[in-house]
Amino acid sequence: MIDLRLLREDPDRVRASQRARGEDVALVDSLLSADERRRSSSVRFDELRSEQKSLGKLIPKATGDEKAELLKKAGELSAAVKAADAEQDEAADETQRLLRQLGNLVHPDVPVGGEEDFTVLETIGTPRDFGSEGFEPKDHLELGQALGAIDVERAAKVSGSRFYYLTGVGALLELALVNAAIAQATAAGFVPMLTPALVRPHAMEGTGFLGQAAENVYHLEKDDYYLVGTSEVPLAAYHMDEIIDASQLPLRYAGFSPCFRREAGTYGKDTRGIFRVHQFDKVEMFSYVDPDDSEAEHQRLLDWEKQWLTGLELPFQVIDVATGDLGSSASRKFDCEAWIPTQGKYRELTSASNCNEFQARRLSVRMRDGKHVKPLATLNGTLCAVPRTIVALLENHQQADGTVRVPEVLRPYLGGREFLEPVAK
RNA sequence: GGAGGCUUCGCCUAGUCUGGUCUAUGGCGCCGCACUGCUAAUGCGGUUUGGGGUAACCCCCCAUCCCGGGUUCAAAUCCCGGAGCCUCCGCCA
Repeated sequence: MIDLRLLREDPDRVRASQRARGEDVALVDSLLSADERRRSSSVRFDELRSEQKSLGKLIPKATGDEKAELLKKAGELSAAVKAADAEQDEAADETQRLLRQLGNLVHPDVPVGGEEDFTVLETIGTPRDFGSEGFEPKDHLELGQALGAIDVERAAKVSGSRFYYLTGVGALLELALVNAAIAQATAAGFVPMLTPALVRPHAMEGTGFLGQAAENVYHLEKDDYYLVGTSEVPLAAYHMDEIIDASQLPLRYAGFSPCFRREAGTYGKDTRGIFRVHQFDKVEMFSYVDPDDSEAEHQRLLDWEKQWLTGLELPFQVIDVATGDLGSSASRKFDCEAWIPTQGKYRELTSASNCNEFQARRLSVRMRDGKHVKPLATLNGTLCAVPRTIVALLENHQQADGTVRVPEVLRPYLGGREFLEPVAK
């Protein structure tokens, strides 16, 4: 959530941000009045409570008529305190409820608009010209099936659409990607983490996934657990309710976990193969930093993503995601989109978000800076979302003979093999 | 799944039976000051977090003894519900 003080001092800035996101602007005014109500009721409660306390000190010492008199007074006061307390609680709850509905303030440089209104910041590598190489590229599913790497038919039988088995060399490829990604992250100083995939409501809510994104989250009703859509959730909640000394920052974690997404509202979209699936594994980078350092850290996360994709020898572009596509927690988001030859376009492979203090406030993760305690900033960035990376690798590195070239960075993790070979049926 | 124990201001801990003197005890750690002509020892003071008052500091008020309700004039303390940790039993790896 955003800073209430900032909202009081500069409500127009918050309104502008809401407008850019395409969210309800009237919420800001409801919030301001709820906050005012909270402050005045809190003052009244404090006064009454103070009076009640001093009265409470006299009662045990008093006797007889004097005591009876005091008890009568205390009884009346008690009722007033209870009423004031209830009013204070109600106003505070209402303020919190409204405040949590508000998305993060958007960074001023973010392009305003919907999904299509992103800005391309940079293009790295060049898409291959299959025409001049004299063959038509096959899509990842056809390649994956020929390699004995992907089985979606049997997955559909067992689990339904948008599921897959990685088989044989496909399974090895995932393990190689994960190991290479963890190795890169560890070399960069990230602490590797295997995280829970089921979390309690508070962790999910605090990370900001129960807002507009709620329809894409799996919920286990019987036990009130949520399945995480990314290890960002358990990594953000890892330090919840903690105060971290400034000298400990930045804290960087590389989480590896399964990710679950309902993919509601995507019927008919990316239905072929494993580009958009209900369950996949992902290596995610997560940073806790001083808010003053968040923009620099955002750039660093992006640089690590670029390093990763460059190592995989994939052509890609970096985009500055538009306001309407940010998600409620991010103030700014950079996506790396890899070229997918059979689609003839760039598609999202990684995503780096700067949430600044938004998640930290909701989860109560703070830093101690000298005498002051303040919320810190959290950032997250994909290093390797496995299935999409496999899609990009297979399609971009395919050869005319049906083999797929393994980029050098992965070879140590694949027993040194340079090519993936089709298997006999 | 069943039974029991525990949770106190960074860590440990007293207090809970018997409600008010708890403005929560003591130790450790940490910070400051003093002293000893060095880092040590000792002494004194300070050391939760949040909200509010204040331009801000000092300071003052309110809340905060795992969380949420309840009883009461009054709750760390009594009652109910929940969470977490631990022990034992059962069950399944």
